[in-house]
Amino acid sequence: MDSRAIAELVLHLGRIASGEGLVEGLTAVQWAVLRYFARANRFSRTPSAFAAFHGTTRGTASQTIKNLETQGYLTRMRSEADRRSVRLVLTDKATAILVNDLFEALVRAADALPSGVRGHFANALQRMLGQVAWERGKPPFGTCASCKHLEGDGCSREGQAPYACGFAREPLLLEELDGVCINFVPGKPMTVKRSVAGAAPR
Amino acid sequence: MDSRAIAELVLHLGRIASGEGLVEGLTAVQWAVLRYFARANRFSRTPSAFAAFHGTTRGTASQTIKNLETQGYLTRMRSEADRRSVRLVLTDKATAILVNDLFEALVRAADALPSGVRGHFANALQRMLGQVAWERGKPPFGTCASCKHLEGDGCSREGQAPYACGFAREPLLLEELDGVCINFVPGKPMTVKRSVAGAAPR
DNA sequence: CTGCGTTAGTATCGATTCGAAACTATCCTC
DNA sequence: GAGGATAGTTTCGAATCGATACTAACGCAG
Repeated sequence: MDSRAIAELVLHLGRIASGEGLVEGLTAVQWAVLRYFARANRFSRTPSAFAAFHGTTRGTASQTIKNLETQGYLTRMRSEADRRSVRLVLTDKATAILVNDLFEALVRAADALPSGVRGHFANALQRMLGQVAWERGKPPFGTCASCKHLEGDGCSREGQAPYACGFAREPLLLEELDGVCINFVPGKPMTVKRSVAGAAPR
Repeated sequence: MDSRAIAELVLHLGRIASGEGLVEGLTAVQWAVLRYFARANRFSRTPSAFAAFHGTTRGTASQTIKNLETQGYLTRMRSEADRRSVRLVLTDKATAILVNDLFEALVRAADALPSGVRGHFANALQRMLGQVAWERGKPPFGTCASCKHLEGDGCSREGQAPYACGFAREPLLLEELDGVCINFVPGKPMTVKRSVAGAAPR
């Protein structure tokens, strides 16, 4: 199978699937914002992190977020540790429309894949994402499960959390492990080969 | 693996990979137009077909195409069979920048996949695309290789082409089998022998 | 404590894209 | 030939885009 055809397929599928926006009067980008802040862990719920995730500029991200804020989908809280920074949290209104769910077509399509294929498929996607992001000098945005910064063995000893993040130097709650993180660095199970030159971050 | 995580991965990869636009002063959408007309077969090189492919409206497609035309990347020819219709052809200027190539990062990423995985990966993508497109009532856009309309066994008898399209009721040249088509209907699994290596127009 | 470079976020600019709707021209069917 | 469907264009307002300039807060060196 032609690699170029695969690349075209990825772009095409992503484009067709993200063109759902219409429901609830939100655009595709606005849906992406809501999904991001629903999935991002506490280190990553900032405008800058979303800009990096979405592959856009901080300025554009700021506009879209402000728009959603005035529509009552997001609330902002200044960070206490760093008073330049801002934390964004979904409102009940946002979580309500997220559960009745959007982009369901793509989820159903993924669900319809044979169960034996799904794992390999996700691995291939994550791998391609890692390589593309690396070539552009952008963070690949993964979860703790395969992150190099994850520390701990899952056994909770006294006075110590079962897991911790070696980058943020903070303990991690169990339910935080599934959140998407801007500090993700591909670690253990995946060995991404990066053999190509020409990585020019814009 | 969570189906939702797969869906997010697909969107994320597509977005990050298509954000390359800048080179040559073209936007991501404009690159998509050029790639489309380079890959589309002769039944599909129209504004309407591109609009369907890209998941947008005919109006928007018309604007983008007109823009590229004035920049000298496309030339238009009225169809002789249907005088409402318009055929778009890449200029030498367009093919020149397509060979020095863009979105190469994604192609390289696909190329870096283990060869045993590539086929299954492409199959899963095509499958998801088929399902998503079907749910939205949009054409899935595939190639003859797995299209239900493909007729013929590949053996060229005298006075008859080896393959033909049952939908367009026209014979097909061998090098046309790899073109993307708006009339694609998913049929048999991909089992067409292909010996036309290296004939890619790009 | 004072500079000073860096980072987070916002504001503004023009260009592009978007969906929707109205419109012309052509085709097709009855 | 009439009526309806299709191909394509045009126009409108809204949203996004990248780029740039800007404010405010951080953090480090001295």
